[in-house]
Amino acid sequence: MEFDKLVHQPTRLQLFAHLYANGETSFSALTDDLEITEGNLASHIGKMEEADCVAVNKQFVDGSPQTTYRLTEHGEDLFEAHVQTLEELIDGLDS
Amino acid sequence: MEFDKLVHQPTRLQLFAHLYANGETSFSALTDDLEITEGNLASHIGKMEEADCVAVNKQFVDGSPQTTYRLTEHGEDLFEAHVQTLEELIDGLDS
DNA sequence: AATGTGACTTTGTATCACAAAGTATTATGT
DNA sequence: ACATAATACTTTGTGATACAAAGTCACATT
Repeated sequence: MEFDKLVHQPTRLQLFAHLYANGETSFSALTDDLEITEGNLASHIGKMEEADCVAVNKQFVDGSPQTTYRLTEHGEDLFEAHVQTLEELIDGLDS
Repeated sequence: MEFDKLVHQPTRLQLFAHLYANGETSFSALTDDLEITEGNLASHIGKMEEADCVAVNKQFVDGSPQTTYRLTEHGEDLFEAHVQTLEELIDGLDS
């Protein structure tokens, strides 16, 4: 039973889950939905990028910058593995 | 979606799960099963005690000290709530 | 009394999350 | 062209945290 610290950390776990469930999502949508500060989001997303878990897309929409993020395949794989680890832990409670 | 840091931390999450599933467990069984050092176990269990999540029982068995731990009701409640939070996160992935 | 075992406690360190404030990029308005 | 505004970061500082390693303590047996 191993926990990947990158994925398990609460804020990032929610980021992974959000991106996994909702697909490509904008910076501001993430700060709004997860109720975290911009600095914090940038920091956590940065670590996910470094680990090749997240791909970034920057563009201008209606005259304003808009950055969107999505999970890479590797990010999806890591998250799925982590969810499985959690499910195993939960399933093991019945025994 | 809130994560209780006390419960979510990987080593303690496994401690909670182990005590929840197996009931009263000895110090040495915990270091063996979770593969953590004695110092580390003492430290994490200490935090769980402080939070009234764990009850301790010290005795001598066959001339050797043996400490056992079990979850308090409060500990069980906290863990169950946390598991539910995790399940909700996982269930939300389908949408 | 001396030794041994189990269960801690102490000490030190490196990492980390977070908040707050500062900065950079580009668009729009005048 | 210049100033301003909006988004998306980056920097700085701080307090908390996990962990390893080593030291200590209580009690029982010999």
